[in-house]
Amino acid sequence: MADIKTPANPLFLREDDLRQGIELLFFAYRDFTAKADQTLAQYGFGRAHHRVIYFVGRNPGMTVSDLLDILKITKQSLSRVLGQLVRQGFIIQRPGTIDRRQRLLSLTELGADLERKLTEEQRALVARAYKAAGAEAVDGFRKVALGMINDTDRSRFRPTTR
Amino acid sequence: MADIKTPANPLFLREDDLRQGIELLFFAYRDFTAKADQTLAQYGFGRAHHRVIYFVGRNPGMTVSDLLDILKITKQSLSRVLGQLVRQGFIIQRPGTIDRRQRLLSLTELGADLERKLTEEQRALVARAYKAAGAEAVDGFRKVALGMINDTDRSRFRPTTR
DNA sequence: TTTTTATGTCAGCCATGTTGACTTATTTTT
DNA sequence: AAAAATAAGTCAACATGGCTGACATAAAAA
Repeated sequence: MADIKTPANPLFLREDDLRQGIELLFFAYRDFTAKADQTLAQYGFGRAHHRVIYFVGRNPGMTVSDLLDILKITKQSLSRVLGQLVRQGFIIQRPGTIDRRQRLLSLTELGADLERKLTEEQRALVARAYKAAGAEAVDGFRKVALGMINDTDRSRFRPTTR
Repeated sequence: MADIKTPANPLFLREDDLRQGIELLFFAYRDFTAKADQTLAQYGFGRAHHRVIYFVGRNPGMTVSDLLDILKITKQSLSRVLGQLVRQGFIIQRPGTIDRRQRLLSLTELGADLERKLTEEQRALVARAYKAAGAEAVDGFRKVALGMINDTDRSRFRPTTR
């Protein structure tokens, strides 16, 4: 009685619920990026710069190819923002030691400062939402979000076991 | 023993967890939009067109101002894509009956067809993620996502009570 | 030695955001 | 009735950040 199998089309998969899911993503992402965008504008940077700074900060010593795989944009598009960040001293490139064709990317002090500033804002937003929702809801959020991510990138995240 | 209050800084608010939350949003949104973008390209449309088609489909008879409030872009930006959609017969405008300055927006048959096609893809993605995560996780996802949305737009969603 | 790979560059195109100035029709306020 | 405010639209110019295509260089791999 307690363990009735969920039917093929359970209640939470009604059209309206799925639409709501779509809208939640739209509004959440819109507001999630809004604040950082303002900060970036003060530096003359855009969202693309933020992504680069973020992921390089998260994976110091990563290669340009690594970054391209994550961002899923062309190297020409990346080159534009990456070049600016390097020239303005937010990111340094050094040749790979094993493979000297590679350019290993990391943040400078300046870059790390900006990264902290930007990420701090977003962390605060996530923290507020997490706190308000509670630990259990956070687990649910993780599961659902992971399910929307393609298999390759899903494996970037540590297994759901906490 | 079972009802220990969560401390001021519970485990799921550790820096790494918050970063993970940030990344989940980034990857989920990236993959969430990828498929529809491909379909749109076949029509010579972009993501901006999709948003307009989506929200007009969702709120038939909405005004231009309503749409601007949701999208949070300028009327000049909206005008570009809205104009194309109207001229190409995806959306019709009719003057408001109470306030004749308003232009009430709705989808034509053609627009509704495209809306269904686009939304169907995203609904399938959300459905897959929801199904894999389970009803409880979906509730958690909703709570967290709602917490990231500003107060005004949060009230667009029906109360969390199911 | 040849081929492939990692990275970078130049040039140009497109979509979509912005600001600012101005118009028209209609409603609201005075 | 006149004046002000509002809903919508328009023109022009500019910035960001995607894209394609072609080509270059250095280093690694075959």
